[in-house]
Amino acid sequence: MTQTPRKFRREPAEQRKDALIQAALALIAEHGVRGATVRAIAERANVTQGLIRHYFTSKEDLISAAYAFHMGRMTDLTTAPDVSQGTTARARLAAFVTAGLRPPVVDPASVSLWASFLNKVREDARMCAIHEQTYHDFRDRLEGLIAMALAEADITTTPTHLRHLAIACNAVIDGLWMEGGALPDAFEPGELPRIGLRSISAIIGLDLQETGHPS
Amino acid sequence: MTQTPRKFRREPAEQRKDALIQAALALIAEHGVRGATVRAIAERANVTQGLIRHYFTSKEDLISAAYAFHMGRMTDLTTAPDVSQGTTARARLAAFVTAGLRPPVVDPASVSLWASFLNKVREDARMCAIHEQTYHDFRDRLEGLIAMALAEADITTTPTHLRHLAIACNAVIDGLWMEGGALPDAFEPGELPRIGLRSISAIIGLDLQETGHPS
DNA sequence: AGTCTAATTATACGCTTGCATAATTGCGGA
DNA sequence: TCCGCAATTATGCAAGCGTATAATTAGACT
Repeated sequence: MTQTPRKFRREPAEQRKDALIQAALALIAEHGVRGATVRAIAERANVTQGLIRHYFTSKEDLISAAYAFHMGRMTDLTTAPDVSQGTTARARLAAFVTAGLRPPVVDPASVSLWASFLNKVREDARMCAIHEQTYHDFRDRLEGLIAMALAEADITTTPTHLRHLAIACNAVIDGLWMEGGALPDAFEPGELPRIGLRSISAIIGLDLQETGHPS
Repeated sequence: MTQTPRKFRREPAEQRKDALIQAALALIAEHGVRGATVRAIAERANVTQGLIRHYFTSKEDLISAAYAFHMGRMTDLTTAPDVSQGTTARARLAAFVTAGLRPPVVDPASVSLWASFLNKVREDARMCAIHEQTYHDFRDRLEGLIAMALAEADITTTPTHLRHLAIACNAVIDGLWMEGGALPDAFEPGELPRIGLRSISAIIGLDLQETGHPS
């Protein structure tokens, strides 16, 4: 047995950065920000801790990057069906709601990540900016979909009322997302999207449900 | 100048414990769990750090006590109007919703506290028990109020449908509570309860709004 | 093959953390 | 008044933290 003359391979920068980000996200999701120490992240990514400072100017920098990555992924996951499944606005709104209320968006790790980051958001300016942008993107997109769906059905509203509808629908999605992630065993598969679609249908006064499977 | 022969007063145990809990909650709300160090808590409560271990067997013990205290306070704040304002079930449901969507329940510190604790809940068995109990208490109470309000209006439902209504209404309250706490400047006073009442009215098919002020 | 350089590891430092233990001191009862 | 004891402070310690810097080494180029 020799001692440990650790072998290693050189990897492209983006790949290493990504591996470090993934490791950080996994640890934060599992044990909160407290569990994501430099040493733990490095071990999880199969590197030594010095490498983190080689790719990121500080640990906070890595955390910010991880936050941006996670938020971007969440947005992509819920908005992707929107464009692909684009027939009527009503169908796209339904797809948007459904995508946000089922795995992989609804997931204990996602909720845990969100909660872990919430505190940091209030202290770090960069993270605050990421937060606000992601949040308003999401809600604006939702408001746009609602507006188009209502227009499609010849229902007229005022801008204020439309804003309130978007806030309410956003709250339904957020609340169900949270409950589903925090108590994963409390709901059957497909139950959350069904409840969400029915509730949002009631709120905006436009049925989103007859898109296939019975309620 | 003498050095610092620190003077102190002896206080009843419950008072000291409470002061430590309040200090811990304030620090967690401001800077997350990471900011609530033994030394910071002690300083905030105007004692020295050793006293914490005199009243609590460990720091985790103090954090658990703080969590229990906070959750109990939140539940009290939302359920108090329920019993006091008890005329019709419909009015009590409206009061319940309104109380949960305005200060002091809607508050940045509350949301921050909730998020900070969420991670710990998954690791600590005691905190997990507190969490589940509080959550189900809240939702069961909501479900009961909805059931009574619907019965009062001679609307019949199935148990499954009733459960879904409770989940959806709970989601609306949770989601609005979160948004209001995370972006306190994004809503005018009274806007959140109004949106909540209107949305929940639509979901359960029973108007809760004509309780006074115009919409 | 040899060399050069950036990727990676290795080591160490200063600081903070939670916890333990010893030293004080306020305060009620005799 | 003083004595006893619990409440409170004071001090110290080992472990873990983020960061800085020096020492290696993989891998492309000639």
